[in-house]
This record gives sequence, C-alpha cells and structure tokens, in this order.
Amino acid sequence: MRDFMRITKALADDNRVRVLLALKAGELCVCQISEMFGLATSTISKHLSILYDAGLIESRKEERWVYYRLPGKEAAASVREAIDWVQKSLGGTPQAAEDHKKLKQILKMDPTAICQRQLRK
Amino acid sequence: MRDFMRITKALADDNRVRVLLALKAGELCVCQISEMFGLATSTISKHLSILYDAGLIESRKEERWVYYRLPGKEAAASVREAIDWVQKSLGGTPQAAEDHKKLKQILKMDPTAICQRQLRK
DNA sequence: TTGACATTTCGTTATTAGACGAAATATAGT
DNA sequence: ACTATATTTCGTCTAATAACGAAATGTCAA
Repeated sequence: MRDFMRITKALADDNRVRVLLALKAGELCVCQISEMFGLATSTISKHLSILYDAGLIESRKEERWVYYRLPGKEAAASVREAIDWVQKSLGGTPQAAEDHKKLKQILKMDPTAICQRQLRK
Repeated sequence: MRDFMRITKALADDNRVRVLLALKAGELCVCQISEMFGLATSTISKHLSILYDAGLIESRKEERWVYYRLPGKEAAASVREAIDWVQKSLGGTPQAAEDHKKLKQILKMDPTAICQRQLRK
C-alpha cells in the first residue's frame, strides 16, 4: 500500500506528470527540465526525487550532470502500468504536444549553455 | 490534462483508494463507509465528492440513502484503467484484506442501525 | 406541514506540498 | 588543492488539503 501510494502521490502534480511525458523522448538532466518548465533547479530536483522514490524514474551520473530517464523492464508492475497509463491518457493532449515542441528546442542546444543560462536568472 | 489530474489527485489519498477497493464488493452508502473507516460522515462525503468529480464513482439515491458504486462500461478509458490499476496493484494486500473483513461485518448489519450508531458518537 | 434523519455544505484548524534562494555537496578540469 | 559548476539539501513562505462539528439541504413518513 505504501509503495502504491508513493506512486499515486507522485502522479498528483502537473509538473511531475509532464516530466514523465517528456522523458518518453529520452533522458534529460535537471537543468534541461528546469529550463523547459521555467522553475528553479531546486524545485525540479525535489520533484525528481519524489518521482525517483516512487520508482517512476531512474538516474545516471555523467560528468557534471545527472540524467534522469524512465525505468526499464525491471521496474515493478505497478510502476510500468502507471507510466503506460499516463502516456496513453495524455500522450495526445495539447499540453504534451506543446511540451514536446519546447523540448525539441532545448535538445538542440548545448547542455552547458542551458545550465549557465539558468544560473544567470 | 485537467481531467486526468483530477483522477491522479483523487487517487493520492489512502482513504479514497481504500474506498475504491471496498466498492469492488458492491455499492455502499456514506454511513457504511463512515463506519468502516471511523471517520466523520462529512469527511467521507467530501472524499466521495472528489472521487465523483474525477469520474471514479457513480451515485444513486434510494430512500434516505445515497449509494455509491464503481462506474460501468460507459466510463472514460482513463477512469477504467485507473480503477483496474488500483485493483490489480492493491487487491491482494493486507490492507485490502483487512478492509474487506470489516466490510463483511458491516454489510451484515442493518444500514439504519449503522447510521444511527454514527450519530451517537 | 412537521419531524426524523442521511447527506452535503460551510467555517475552522492543523498538516502537507510546492515554490524559492541560499548554502552544502559532489565532480571535472586546471 | 583550487575553481567552476551541476545538483541536492535546508530554511522559509504561501497555498492546498484533510479533518471535524455545526448548520443547511433534501427526502420520506406521519
């Protein structure tokens, strides 16, 4: 029950759900997500930790960045079903399309440039 | 997106999820659920309204009582998938078993007796 | 219509969540 | 070791949520 509720509580926030949709396209680092949503990196980091604790995302360190991604086949059934449910329900919505568009822009840029931009705000 | 988030927010509370599990066994009125959880009827009523607004339950008036039940086939896909996901993930947990046991006791009683008991607290 | 009573709504209070910036942590390159 | 910088943690503020009891609503029976 506790594990399941961690998932439902993690999904009960717009921004966290949008992160899951964005990660469909591939892994992202904190500053990229921060840039995409226009929120402080500390805020995004907190959201990611909640998704992580629920098992809804995994992470990987490379150089200076921490990349987050959707979990693989080894994820718990509840988790896989939750992610499928989100994708299926929201994959075709205007919000997802808009986010995807913005994401494409961000992926074109150099990660370093984005992160430095963040700090200057 | 808004509709979907209404569902995820509705699922982000232990008591509301337990209500969905309980309704698997059939429809229940507010006072029965109130008795089952040991919470005030006003609190349960509020929880039910949140589930209702999300489309996760339906209601039916009969005499003095309002019975709540899981939605039928006509429910939106997101809703059906959410309910299936909850049942599949939690149907076999200790919490569900305990609730089911308590529920059986309550269903044995006369609804009138239960509701009057509520008021005396 | 009045009374009984199940449910809902309202007002209040306490806890939880989400946001930020600042400070701490960790890692890579010099 | 030192600096730069990406991320996390911490402290704080504000907003949202869950709980209750009291009052309002609606329905049935007398």
